[in-house]
Amino acid sequence: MDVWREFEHNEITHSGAHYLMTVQQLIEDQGYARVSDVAREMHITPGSASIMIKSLREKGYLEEDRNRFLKLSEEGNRLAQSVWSHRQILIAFLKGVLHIDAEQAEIDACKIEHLISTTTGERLLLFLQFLLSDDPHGRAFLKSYWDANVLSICDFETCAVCEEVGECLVIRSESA
Amino acid sequence: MDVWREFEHNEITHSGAHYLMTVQQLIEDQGYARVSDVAREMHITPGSASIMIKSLREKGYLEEDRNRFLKLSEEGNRLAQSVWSHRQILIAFLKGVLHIDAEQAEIDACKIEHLISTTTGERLLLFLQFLLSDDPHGRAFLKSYWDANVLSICDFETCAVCEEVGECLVIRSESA
DNA sequence: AAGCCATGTTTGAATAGCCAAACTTTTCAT
DNA sequence: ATGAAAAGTTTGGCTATTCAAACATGGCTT
Repeated sequence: MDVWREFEHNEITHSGAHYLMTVQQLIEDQGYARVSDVAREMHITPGSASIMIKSLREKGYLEEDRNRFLKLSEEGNRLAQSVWSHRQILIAFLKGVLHIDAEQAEIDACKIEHLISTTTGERLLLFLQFLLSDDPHGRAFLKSYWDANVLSICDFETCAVCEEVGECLVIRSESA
Repeated sequence: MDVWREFEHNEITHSGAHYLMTVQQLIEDQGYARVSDVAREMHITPGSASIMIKSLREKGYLEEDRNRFLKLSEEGNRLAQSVWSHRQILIAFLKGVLHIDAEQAEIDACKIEHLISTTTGERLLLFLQFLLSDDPHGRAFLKSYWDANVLSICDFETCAVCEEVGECLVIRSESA
């Protein structure tokens, strides 16, 4: 099996994942999502949105009611949730642990959020959780790591990792 | 700026990176690389290889001598080196720290090796290095993390992280 | 009712990469 | 030096995803 060819064999494409997440976000923000709303939000033409949304409907990720309002199917929801949660975990790790700047962390996370396996997502979450757990080794390690690398000094009450990992946890338990 | 669109704006494509790495590896293994060697090695048709290699030549990543033997340009070498080193670092982290199984770690790493930024690659390396440095916090943390998550017990003399991070270091200093 | 705007779809073109198959060129052995 | 095998290129087709532009609908506004 050629590992390098696995690149294309994903449950969803990068662009597909963003369509789903946009629908989810629009419904959350304004209560509904139509083709044109998605197009506007994503800055693509209505034509492109029309075609991609049709294909996502055919694949069973999206549904449309009599009035052409879109919503995620169960599968679609699961997928969008998973990709979104991968993104949050990755951003938390990149920003909070490696101290990558916010913009770059978001770009990196966005590029790979749909590509990492479920297991990797879960393990990374576990890892971050442990880093902030009551076990003192995590924080002691982080502090000495940051000190050694002169990246920054972290005040553990307000540090970015803590907040963002916390957010992931909320989402995870909500969707469970 | 739409972050999600950044997905396509990379220094090299996934497939392009693998062509370059294959040329590098073939030269290392058998001393030379021709179009048909690359095609055979990557399990693609000679036609596809011919077209992609022409395009990589036009972009300045590959050169061909009078006898059609391929070699990497300076730019090509830098790129291949960078992607390859990202892969090693990612595999080390996924396998060695998160304890993702070897096969999945390689698939995940291969999918994202060309997508993460240089900074992220460097920081991840620093992070792994510190984890194994003389500073006792790193190993103490890893040990308690693995214990807590019942993933495995690590004998620090032979652990995978140590070996693979070590490997990254060798490569880095060689290419410097 | 006439018309216009919002919404949605379709069509034709572009890029990237792959394949199969046809074709050309090089190399090498007899 | 002839003819076959190996190497390389070209062509046409496919998928995915985008754009622009043409086209179709549906409903409000006057």
